[in-house]
Amino acid sequence: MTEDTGLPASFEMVWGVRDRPTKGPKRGLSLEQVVDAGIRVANAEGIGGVSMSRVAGELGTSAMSLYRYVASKDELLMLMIDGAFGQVDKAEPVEGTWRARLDQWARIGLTAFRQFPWILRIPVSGAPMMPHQLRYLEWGLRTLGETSLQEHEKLSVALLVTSFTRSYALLSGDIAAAYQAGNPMARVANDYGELIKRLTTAGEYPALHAVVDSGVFEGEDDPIEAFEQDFRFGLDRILDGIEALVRRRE
Amino acid sequence: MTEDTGLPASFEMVWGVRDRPTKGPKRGLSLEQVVDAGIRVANAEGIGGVSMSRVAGELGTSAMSLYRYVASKDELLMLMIDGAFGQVDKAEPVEGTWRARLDQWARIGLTAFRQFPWILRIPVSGAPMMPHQLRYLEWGLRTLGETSLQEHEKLSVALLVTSFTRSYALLSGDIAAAYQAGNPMARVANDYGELIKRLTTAGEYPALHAVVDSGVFEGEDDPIEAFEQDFRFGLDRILDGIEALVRRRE
DNA sequence: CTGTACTGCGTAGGGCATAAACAGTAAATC
DNA sequence: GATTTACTGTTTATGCCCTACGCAGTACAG
Repeated sequence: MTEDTGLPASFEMVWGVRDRPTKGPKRGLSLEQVVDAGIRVANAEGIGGVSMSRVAGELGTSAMSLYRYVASKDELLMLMIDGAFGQVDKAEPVEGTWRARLDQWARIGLTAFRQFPWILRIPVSGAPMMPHQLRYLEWGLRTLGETSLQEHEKLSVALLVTSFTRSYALLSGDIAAAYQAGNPMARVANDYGELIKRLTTAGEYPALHAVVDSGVFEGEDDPIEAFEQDFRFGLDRILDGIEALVRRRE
Repeated sequence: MTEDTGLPASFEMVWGVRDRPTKGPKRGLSLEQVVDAGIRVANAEGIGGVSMSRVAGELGTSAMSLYRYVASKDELLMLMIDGAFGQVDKAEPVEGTWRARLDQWARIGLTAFRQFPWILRIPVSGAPMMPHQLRYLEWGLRTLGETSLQEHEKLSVALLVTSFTRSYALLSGDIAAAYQAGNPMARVANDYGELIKRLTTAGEYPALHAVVDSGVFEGEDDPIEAFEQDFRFGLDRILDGIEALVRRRE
């Protein structure tokens, strides 16, 4: 019997703390089944498709049954995030310089957010507190083990890199989704430069026009490809900045 | 009469393209009034409080009336974002090095997202396409005018910095909200280190334990203050990385 | 003066999360 | 073995939400 953690019951269940109640009828489902069903729905239909009754339908029960496993929909969403992380953090490589490993950490994060884009739609309500999420953080921190950064700096670096990854994954996911959905605004993205020049004047928006004139927006068949390059660019800048700090600390 | 932009009617209205229809009864409201009402509601009650009927109530009309000004709620949200940006981008300073100006651009962005935190809750559905948003981007691009970065690099830098700003603003807003709402998970944040040590072992999460043992999480009365420092730290790394690139391009 | 294109708005349909109440079940306790 | 107790799934109901549809009124074009 562990001391009180102050966490919701379902979270303690995931951690393995808290014994299953012994009285009453046996449960027809497990918490894991419920969470997995939620993940399945989110993967298939996006976070907007995740309703209690939809998830219950996936399991062949009624919406209210789920409330025997989870106190609220928000709680279910948190559990789904951790469940998704659990399907990611399998293989942690240990070779290479800290920079190569941190780079890989970021790229695997991007892959994960691409695989489970709905994660980015769920508001973060605090510091990570679930096993798989913490394992992912642990991995990130460990890449910095060989550096002489201070502990709080390591944490800040991990936050910086995940924030960056989240942002780009979110943007790329949003645009890809709008693109696929045939959203008129995404359709326009191909002629983005043209649109800008039609709506604005070089007098009011000179720097923007300079960018457009350079032809960046021309021939962008695949917006995803363009994002890949921007991700590379941004990550390289960030790693350069971190490297400068690491050097200074040596 | 401008050529077709492919944009929704309300967007063309904002750009000033598109003459108001001349037939039929006069409109009781203006698009701007509707958007402002939406912003007022979002400021007061968050994005969750923005329902069509709530916004209509703010204006003394019925929910369905709004659909004469806006084709869907999503469209209204987009217009609200631009309206909020319009209340921000007033004063663009021109002095200082590119680095000082880019730094200030980022910090003003942070302030803006703190002032209108609901913006971050609205999915981005494509590249910016509204006047005030573009003006903010223009400002960011202009800070790099004196550098010898290539045009596409300037764009990538602007994307990097805004992404960073968005991420931190989102995280800090989420946590502050959970904190104020008395969310148990945020309450726990004070004892975060303690909680980690209770749930995990140093064997499985060594790097994490090292961070906790360093005492980073102790005495954190104000989580917002901690975020301020992390923002400073991250922005400095990013600017260092950009500076390295600028030097290389000279 | 009629046609037409617009105006606001009432109604209704199909969602959603979840509170409350209820009947059934199995272990704990007497 | 009987009773108590704690848990189970489920039904019903409440109160939100967005928006499709249709209607009656209005002002300009011809």
